[in-house]
Amino acid sequence: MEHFKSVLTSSSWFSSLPAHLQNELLGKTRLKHFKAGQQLHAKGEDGVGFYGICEGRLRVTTIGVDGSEMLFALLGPGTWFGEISMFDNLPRTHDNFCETDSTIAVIPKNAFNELLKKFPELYPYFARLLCARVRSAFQFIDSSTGLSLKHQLVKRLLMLTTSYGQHIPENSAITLTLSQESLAQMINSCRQTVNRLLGELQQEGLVLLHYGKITIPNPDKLFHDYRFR
Amino acid sequence: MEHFKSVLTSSSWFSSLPAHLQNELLGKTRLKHFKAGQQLHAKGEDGVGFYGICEGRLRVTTIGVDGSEMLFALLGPGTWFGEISMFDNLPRTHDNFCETDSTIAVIPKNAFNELLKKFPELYPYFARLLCARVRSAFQFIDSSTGLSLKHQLVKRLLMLTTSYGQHIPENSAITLTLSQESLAQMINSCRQTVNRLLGELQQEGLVLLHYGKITIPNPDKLFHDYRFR
DNA sequence: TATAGACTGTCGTTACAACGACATTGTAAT
DNA sequence: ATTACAATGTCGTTGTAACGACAGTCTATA
Repeated sequence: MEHFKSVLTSSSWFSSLPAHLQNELLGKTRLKHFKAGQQLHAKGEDGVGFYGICEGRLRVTTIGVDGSEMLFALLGPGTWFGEISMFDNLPRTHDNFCETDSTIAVIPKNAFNELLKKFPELYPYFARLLCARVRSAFQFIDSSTGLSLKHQLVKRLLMLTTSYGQHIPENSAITLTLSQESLAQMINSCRQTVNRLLGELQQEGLVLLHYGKITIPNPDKLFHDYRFR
Repeated sequence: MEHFKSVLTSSSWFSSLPAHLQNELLGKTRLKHFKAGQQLHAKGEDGVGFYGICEGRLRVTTIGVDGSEMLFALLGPGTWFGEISMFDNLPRTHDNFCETDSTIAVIPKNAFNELLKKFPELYPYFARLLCARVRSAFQFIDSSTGLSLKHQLVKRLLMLTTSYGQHIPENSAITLTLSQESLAQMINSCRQTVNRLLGELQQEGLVLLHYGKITIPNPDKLFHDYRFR
């Protein structure tokens, strides 16, 4: 457990909490292990807890009316999630799968509610977390409507570089580990089109393509060449 | 002011508040009048208050990279909004215009913060409001990706019937006052396509088209024919 | 009641993305 | 090393939506 403390406290949200509240939250966690492919919860289920990722990677998805899986987000170590159902007692909003073997810290719902009662000063922090969810959802909406497919792709790559990927400080290059197929699912496109667009971006010198990986040599350049507000 | 009290307390969120908290909030409001076309605030501005609509109709929009206006929502009387910037102190997420002459109740930011400090029992209610925002944004995302244009249109019409339109109890028919152009902007499509799709829906007996208006004789039937979870 | 402006209905053309098909290449396991 | 599988690269075909154009219709206002 101590082993994962540095991961669980690494996100900007969690680290904004005062030390004593961080410790209260960490004190209520129970570690759970999941195998690759295992489901944490399904859309529509009641929420049983608030989660923090210690290690591994989660796929947050939903199934469209046509039956195809739509990839909503990839969550990595340090990410806390699942608070929505804690606050409104409504069902989970998405399906949630482990892409790799994963270790998850769980604060069960009862313990979570007791913490809120005992430490109401937690509220402003969770309000900010919820605000961050709304804002990122709005960003998502802005990019999924009104943007060309290529812009959507670039925006998505940039989102993934911030929430994901290993940062190499010296030249700030970032390598994302995901297939073109997954990328296509995220922007509701198809593999072939994503392949073509990535090819164009590679021609423009903005990305490098490998097997199952995409590296972005200079995220800033990518950002500026496709100017986003 | 008393005149608008029944409107401002009509939403399911506001009416969930205990009476004394409703009164505290209402007591801090100041009425402001706006002309049709006037802008309440722009995307990127600092938030100056929390709003409730007394009368009129607001267009919540954003401008895509291509310069076209994207219509995010239409807000009617009884709607409270603008809380996000109150809780995270970040800029407004959207542009906001009056479509008609409007009267808005404003709780200035300072007063809002004082209320929160004095009545921390407000937090759970605002947490639920934020959760509702996240959920409706997620719904929006689900419907803008992974659904056929026609399904998107139907879902949008259904969303508008719940948040908008005058309810005629006897047969539960609802008439929406909006142009096909506005509808097109909401699903990021074009007028001509929306016109064709609405024509199809009219053939199916699910909507009736008029000049600047769309009536939905039987929202339940529309809902079930296009089965949404 | 005449007129301007907004909205609707319906063309045809054009652009572009989805899809199926298939060859190639990388990776992991035996 | 061999094999199986997963991911990539690249066709051509097809479906569909955007767009321009234009006629028709409704409504408000003078």
